[in-house]
Amino acid sequence: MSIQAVADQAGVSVATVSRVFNSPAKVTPETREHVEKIALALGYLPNASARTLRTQRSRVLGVVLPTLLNPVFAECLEGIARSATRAGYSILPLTTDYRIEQEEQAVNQLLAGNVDGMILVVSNPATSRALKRLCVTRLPYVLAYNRHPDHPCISVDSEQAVSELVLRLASLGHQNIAMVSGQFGASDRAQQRCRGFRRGMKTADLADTQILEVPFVKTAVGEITELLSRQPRPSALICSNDLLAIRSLRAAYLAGLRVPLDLTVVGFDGIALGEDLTPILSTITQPNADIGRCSVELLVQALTGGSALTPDSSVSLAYGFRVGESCAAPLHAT
Amino acid sequence: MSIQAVADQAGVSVATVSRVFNSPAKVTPETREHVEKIALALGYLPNASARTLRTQRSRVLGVVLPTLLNPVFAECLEGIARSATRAGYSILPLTTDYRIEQEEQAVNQLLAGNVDGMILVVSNPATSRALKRLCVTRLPYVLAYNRHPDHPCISVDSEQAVSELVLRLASLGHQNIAMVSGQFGASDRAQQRCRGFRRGMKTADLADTQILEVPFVKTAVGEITELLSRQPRPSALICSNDLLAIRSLRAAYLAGLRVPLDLTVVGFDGIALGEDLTPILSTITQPNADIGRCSVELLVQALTGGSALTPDSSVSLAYGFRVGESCAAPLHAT
DNA sequence: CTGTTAGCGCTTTCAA
DNA sequence: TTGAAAGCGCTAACAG
Repeated sequence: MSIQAVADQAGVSVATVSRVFNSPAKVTPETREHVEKIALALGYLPNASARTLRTQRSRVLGVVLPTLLNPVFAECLEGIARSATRAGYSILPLTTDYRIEQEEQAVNQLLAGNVDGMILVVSNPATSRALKRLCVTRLPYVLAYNRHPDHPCISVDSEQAVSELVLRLASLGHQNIAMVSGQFGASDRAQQRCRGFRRGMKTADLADTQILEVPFVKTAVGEITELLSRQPRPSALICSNDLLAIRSLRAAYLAGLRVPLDLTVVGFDGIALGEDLTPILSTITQPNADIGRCSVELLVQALTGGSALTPDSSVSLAYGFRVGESCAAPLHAT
Repeated sequence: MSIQAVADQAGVSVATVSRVFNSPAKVTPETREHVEKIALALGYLPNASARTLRTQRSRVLGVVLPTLLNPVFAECLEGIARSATRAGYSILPLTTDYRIEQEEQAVNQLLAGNVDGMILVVSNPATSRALKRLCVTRLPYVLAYNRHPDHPCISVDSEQAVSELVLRLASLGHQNIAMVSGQFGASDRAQQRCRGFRRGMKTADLADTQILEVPFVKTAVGEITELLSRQPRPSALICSNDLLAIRSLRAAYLAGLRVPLDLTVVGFDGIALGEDLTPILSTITQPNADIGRCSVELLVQALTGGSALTPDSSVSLAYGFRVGESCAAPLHAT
């Protein structure tokens, strides 16, 4: 079903059919209606590849994410998809499994796929080769969750958030707080959250010996259980994401600890599922769908307005704290 | 960066450059290496739209899913993405939020986007207008999770699985078993699982008055809690998906019931996260990533082999039962 | 083995 | 307001 067929059938030129779809105002109402009727009857849909080739814009946004298995990114992608659709764009998502080689491959694939712009969550903006590659192409892009002064980023201030959390826990009476972190190499967020942890501990005048670094993909319940068996054992666990927090809940159970009575567990991300858990997961919440939405809006704005995207375009969104039920004062403090 | 530029730079024709990328064997090794070097230096990537327009195949697979917020579909999509990449295909996923109008819109968008084939999870194959629309185009497609004799489907036998589960619970001593189901209108899976429930109850010679139908998106904890307050209250809850099961766990807690001591809760789907919960979620497991993988393989096979996809191509994958920790004999039976 | 060339479906000047 | 025609980047005959 091509534009030619519609034109023939309607007894007009292809140019007219094209106008009916792209600038209806330039066509007399009668012709327009006539063509529209024929097109509908024929089930005509303009061929996206041809249009892209001709106009040099695809109305497709590339998205690069670590994984969809972490609900944070699934929530974000939903936000992206929703607002992209609203703005008349499609999305082409690729996952990297937190692997750096895959980042580069994904960027290449999107580049070849003629995307108009990209939204990406990279391991580390400072070192990402994929990002470097992308920059030289001058294609508009936005980083989500990442934070770096040289790039346009949509994120929350993780460091500050965790730092505040430490103070909050300290003021509840917690002294021995440990951090369960995702691998630093695979995530600048993990790094920032750890920095926030250290800063908070210093401010609260507590020792911060315990940081447990565990892989993102494997379950790590064993390591966490081990951490909880150390003496003196932590009375609170700050986890660098909600998935790790959920596993920490499990580890606490295996170690025979009651949450939050014997152990406080706090996550980071605010995934929706956390609210349905028992105990409701206490966590630092990020507006995941909004991070997606905001990324799209910024990108689309740059795409249509022609304004280049610079580090100044970065947006720091508000984080929050969900009190939940996995956080309380330590027993000895009561 | 076009093929022309590479050709000029390398001192060959565009045809030769094209051959280097598409059928390297037809080019002398020296020329090939020469061209490859130039292409690399120039950062040349073949333009996908042009290639698609010319060859009439995009190497893109459309995917239509209800939502990514349910980990089942996220897991499936990961499986799809992984095997699509392996087979040299990209994917273009669209979500419908369980809404029928959106299904049709998604199919149209994918059709216009020149996808080579589609994988979809529709609300109900028997009534889906989107599916009807798709069929007339003769584009290869596979349904995932759906089950219907007139279409190629990759799924597990939900009905049988739930029926067996009922017998299993009955043999543990459960007599008052209730079902918490997603909306029938939005999911043929929910319907099948309910049928399995009824069949199992009949076989076990139990009364099956209680089926609670709740929306997929809202949390529904309130309704479930209410169900648990009825007298006589169920001693076991079979939920038509894991998300509902998690909410049922919460409802049990709110109703002051211990799981599995006072109440057995069993889900359906086998999402990975269920294994990290406390109690570990008892559930009927589906091989979600495999469902995705298998869908891609079937589609790609049809795409390359040219063999049409018929209902006979349908695959019924094996389900399993994860014992978990939310399932036990009822108190009175011990 | 390599080059020339037509044309995929569409948009967009330019003329009428 | 409408039509004719060029050309986006690529592949695949076909010719040499």
